[in-house]
Amino acid sequence: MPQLNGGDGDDLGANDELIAFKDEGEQEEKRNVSAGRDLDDVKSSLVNESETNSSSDSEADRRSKPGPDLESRARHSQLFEEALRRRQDGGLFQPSPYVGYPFFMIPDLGNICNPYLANGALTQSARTSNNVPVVQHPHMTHLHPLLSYSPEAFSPQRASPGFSPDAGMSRTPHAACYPVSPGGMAQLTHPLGWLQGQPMYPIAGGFSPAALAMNASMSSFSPRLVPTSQSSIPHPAIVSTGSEAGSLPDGQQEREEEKKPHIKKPLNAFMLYMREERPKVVAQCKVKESATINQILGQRWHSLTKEEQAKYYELARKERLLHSKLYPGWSARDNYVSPSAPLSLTTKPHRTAHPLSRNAVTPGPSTPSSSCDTPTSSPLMTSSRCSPPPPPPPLISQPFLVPPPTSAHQSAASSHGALTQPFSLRRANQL
DNA sequence: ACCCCTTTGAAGCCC
DNA sequence: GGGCTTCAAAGGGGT
Repeated sequence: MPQLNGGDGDDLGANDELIAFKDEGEQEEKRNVSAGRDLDDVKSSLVNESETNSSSDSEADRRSKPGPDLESRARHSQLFEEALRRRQDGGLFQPSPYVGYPFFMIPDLGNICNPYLANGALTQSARTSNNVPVVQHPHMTHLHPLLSYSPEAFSPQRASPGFSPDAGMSRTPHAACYPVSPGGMAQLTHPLGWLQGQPMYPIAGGFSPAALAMNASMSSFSPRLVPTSQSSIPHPAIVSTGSEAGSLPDGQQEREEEKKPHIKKPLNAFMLYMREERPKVVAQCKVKESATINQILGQRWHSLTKEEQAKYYELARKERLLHSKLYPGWSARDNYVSPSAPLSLTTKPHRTAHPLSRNAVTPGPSTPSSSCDTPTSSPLMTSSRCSPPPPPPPLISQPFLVPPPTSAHQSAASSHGALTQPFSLRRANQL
């Protein structure tokens, strides 16, 4: 299995970027030294109560310098989860596939596709804010690319029903998830049965270094890379909205655009964290509304230690690195639909929401107190930050929490103003 | 069926 | 370079 620090960096094959990341890590270290105390203070302020003193706990131990409150919270959280497991007797409680390190998020082998592609054809709930053809398996987790560096990650036993190991595909079919880039040349045989014999993702400029590196890193992978002159994307999972809906416009340009898959942005650290923690919050707080869950997660995010956050920042960093290698020409602008980018490459239709639409949010948190004020809530909930943050949390100076990888980060960070303020409050302030 | 909500972070654009 | 905007995930709720 890939390790956070160690061999996986070679797979990415970007020494320069890795070095840069290293430097950032060093900078982070420096910042952490100077700001560690502030962070602890902030975290302590985020904690409302903690009384329990129990035996040692692995989660608490894994925190670098957890204050008493954090320790108690960790214990509370774990105890609560334990209680949940016992109480629900495995019925309602479903062990989260996300529990543990994000690298290990393997909910389903059927998630054999590129995480950055979205496809409504595959996704039953591929509801994006647009009608862009998106390629994403419903249960796709975003970190599969990183996962796929491990040949042991997949086995025939774990294969989804539709998976046929005898179908002339690699035992590590996930490898085929990578090389995707619009306008590519090479294609892969999709590992899934329903894709047998069908070309898969084209690779820009032939075989991308990342793809080659990945292929080389997987002993059992026999990539059936068949160079082709086709520039289209015949993968059934990459469907054009217009053609699929039978409303293919006449414009050649539009037709060309429709052939381009919608490459999603790589997930940032918080998004990765959310994916991992969301099931836990749902289980603990009995909340279903994502808005409420996200509020809780946002608060929890700030209560994480810098080491814990750094873990996700590193993951996000690698995600971006991998993404950049898979799609060298891709730009976040491609997915933009903004007044400043009316001719964006994306086929994403205009959203009625315009920048100010978010400003229209009523100031002040929606106080989703129902999240954990439900009868099922437990006192332990508070330790798990199940209570959304009605009062704006103490302002945390983001730079010391996490290494700002780029100057853009700092810019963006500053643009957020009070970084830890709830969005509604930030918007209110902006207004 | 579609959009909103809500979070943080990354990246792009504008001045 | 600073400020602002958009998008990434998620899914219940509202229209």
